[in-house]
Amino acid sequence: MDYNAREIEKKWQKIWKNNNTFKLNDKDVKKPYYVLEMFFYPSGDLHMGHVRNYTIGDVVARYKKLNGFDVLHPTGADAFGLPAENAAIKNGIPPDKWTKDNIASMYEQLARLGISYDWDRTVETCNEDYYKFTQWMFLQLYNHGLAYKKKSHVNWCPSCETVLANEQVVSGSCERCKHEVGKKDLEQWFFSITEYAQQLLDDLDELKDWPDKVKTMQANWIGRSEGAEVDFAIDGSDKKLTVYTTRPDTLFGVTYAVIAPEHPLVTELIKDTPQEDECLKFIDDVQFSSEISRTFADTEKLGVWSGRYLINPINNRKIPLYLANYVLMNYGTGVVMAVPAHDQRDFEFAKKYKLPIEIVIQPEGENVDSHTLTKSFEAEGVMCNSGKWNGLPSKQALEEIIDYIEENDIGRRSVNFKLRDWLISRQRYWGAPIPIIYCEKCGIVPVPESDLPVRLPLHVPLKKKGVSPLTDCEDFIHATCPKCGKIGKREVDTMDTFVCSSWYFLRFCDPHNEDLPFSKELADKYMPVDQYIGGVEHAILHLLYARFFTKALKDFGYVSCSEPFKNLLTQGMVLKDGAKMSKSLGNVVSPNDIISKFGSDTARLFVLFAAPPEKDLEWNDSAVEGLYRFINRVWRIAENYLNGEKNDYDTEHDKALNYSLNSTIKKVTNDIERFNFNTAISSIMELVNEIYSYKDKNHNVYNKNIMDNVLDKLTIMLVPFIPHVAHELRELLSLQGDVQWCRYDEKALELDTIEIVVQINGKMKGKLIVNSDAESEEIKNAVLQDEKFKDLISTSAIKNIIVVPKKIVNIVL
RNA sequence: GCGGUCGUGGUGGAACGGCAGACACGCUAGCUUGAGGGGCUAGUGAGGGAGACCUUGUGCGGGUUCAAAUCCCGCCGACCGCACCA
Repeated sequence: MDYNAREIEKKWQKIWKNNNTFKLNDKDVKKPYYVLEMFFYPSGDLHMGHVRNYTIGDVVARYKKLNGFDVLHPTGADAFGLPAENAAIKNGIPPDKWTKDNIASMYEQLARLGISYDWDRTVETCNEDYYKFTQWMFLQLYNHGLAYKKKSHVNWCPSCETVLANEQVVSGSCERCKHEVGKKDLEQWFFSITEYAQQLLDDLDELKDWPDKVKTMQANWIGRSEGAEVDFAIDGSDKKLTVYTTRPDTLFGVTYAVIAPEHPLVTELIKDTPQEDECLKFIDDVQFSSEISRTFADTEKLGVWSGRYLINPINNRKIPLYLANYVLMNYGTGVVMAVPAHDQRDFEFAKKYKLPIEIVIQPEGENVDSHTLTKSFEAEGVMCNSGKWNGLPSKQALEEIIDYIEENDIGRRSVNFKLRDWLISRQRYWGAPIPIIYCEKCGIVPVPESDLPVRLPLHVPLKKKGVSPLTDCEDFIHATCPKCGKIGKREVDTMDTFVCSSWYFLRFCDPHNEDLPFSKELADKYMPVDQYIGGVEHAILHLLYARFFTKALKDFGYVSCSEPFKNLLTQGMVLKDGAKMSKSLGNVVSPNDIISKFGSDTARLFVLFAAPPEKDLEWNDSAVEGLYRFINRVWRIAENYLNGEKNDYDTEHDKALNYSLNSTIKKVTNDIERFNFNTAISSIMELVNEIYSYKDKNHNVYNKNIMDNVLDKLTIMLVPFIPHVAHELRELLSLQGDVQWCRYDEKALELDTIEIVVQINGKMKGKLIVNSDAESEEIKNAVLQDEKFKDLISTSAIKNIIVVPKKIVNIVL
């Protein structure tokens, strides 16, 4: 008979719920440990990725609790966002209802998995008592000058009918719906994340236990570069254009300049030149071609002469100014000095439009000719054609030239970042309203904190038309100006849901606070999160935004930590047939089906055992069954023992079993600490196998002293992985219910003799049993005198013998 | 192009520089059972041998070392991220 997973799991889940087993009372907390899995989007159904994420977190939470920590382990829902709105449009269910029903269902599924959450701390971002403080966050940023409204050229997803942040555009497509993203000129709200660019970059060094991959991705995204700005006078005008370059050492090699077609000065520059018509047509063409495809590296470089010249300030040379599609307006100054000899893009452009190529850096010990050049030379070298810097290493010249342009006031040292400010307004309904009122007299007026929340009205028609549905909501729009009392209009856009998720980990510290998003005292008690766990897909988006919020809140004085997540574990995906489970591929395995069939302990054990947490995991139906059989195998140990014959004679088998037990405890403890759950579980399996062979060898007679201890420790070790059955077994065996993690007995691990490996020329030739405290000389003699090895070695031929006590002997012939 | 991760049986995966393939799935044979499932026993990298054993083996090629899957260099391949960032 199989063990009754369904009944046991129900029973223990009820006990945990009724006893508030995982509730954390702030005042009792002495040794806090905060473990957090990324909260879920309430799509309605838990998928295997959730099961994996939350099971990993639960192992950590339960293990830390067993080790005496006061574990903060909360859950909640990232509940605003488009799917609710789309479902409403499609099925006529209000977003509010759709979301709340789904949240209830997902909480139920999580409880069914046996995750040890503190259910008194759940947080849902779509609730008034939460988004009130999301709006509060907006006001803090606004009051500190970090939130502003600006007209700009923004990403627009025509399918979602809203603007997107740069981070939400992946390879030119919408991160959510994969639709190609276009551009629009709109007045939008931004958060000044760029103010923190340097700090966000520098502090990555503090995050010792973050995966390098994530840190590198963030560093690349922030994209710091060092160089100089150089002012080029416009020929025949008293105006100038400033370029940004990381290669001031190539300044003498500038043979033309390029400006982005959307640069604000372009219209003025081309006006009344013979090129005006041609330029206007070019600008038109460029804007017609999709702005995103224009920025692909392999797009052909196109340009047209502007009819103007610039003056290179270093040598007063007159160079033509081109408009070109490969210049980005939103990086640097939108104007680039072109050095075809030393930049591949400029090289291609120069070849195409027959512009001069001038070499100013020679590779060490070579003399390259610009006419025979087939591609640009971008490495360091020796300066030439560069006035007084000729002959210097280019690296040194770079510094000296910056000094020179600063001294002569023709430029300055400069740092640039790829990171852009975070566009946070969305033209959608289901989100936190931006707490701003527009007054004809006072202009932009923030809603006073005391008037929060700005409530999201519940019954709003949700037709898509490219503007926020709130635009037509008369009750919502009308507001009195908090400053002058006249009639004003509310901002109708809502906030990006990533704003909501940028501070939720702080709310968990103090979820019922009505006056503040959280008290400083409680935030400082729990923050930073000791262990954060989630998918790598948030490497840039959520994890960067959350870091920004934490730093800003620290500067405002609301928290003491400057980083939100001390350790980060990015778990791999769950695959089936080599591909990510997805509805469109039809390879989805439903957690509910697996739990109904085998129970959640089996589901948990599988996702932990099948692969190390950070790697992708391939779903395997028969492996799942195998783990179900394993749990049954453990179950039968208890049954056999209860029905078996017991005595208290010590046999050699008892000693061996005790040794296995203690080495297993040691290994499992180390493995859990390092998140090697798969190997922790295999060691437990080995112990279970040992128990079976002990039973056979001891002819079904159990030494009570040994076995009671073995079963006590075995069931404790199982608690983090398969908590329901572990607790049930403890009850069955009349073991204590309130448990602590087990320690191993160092003495039990001490052996009289040990096996050492004997190698000849590094190849394993056999083994030898020696006293465990044997020293090198003793071991060496033992090997040389052993019959087995005598034949293989002629003593005279021995060149060297390496002895590593307790491990290995290598005889070099 | 740049950056990162990684290449080990039929499969998932183990191996502080020290016995390669732990543990598991699958498969093969046998026992148990009315059958199926389950349970139990043995085997399972490749090649050779009746056999204890021998040879070989961690993508490929070099190197360091008494000793390399592990460290270093060069290729090849896979996956992920960024991508005209001047």
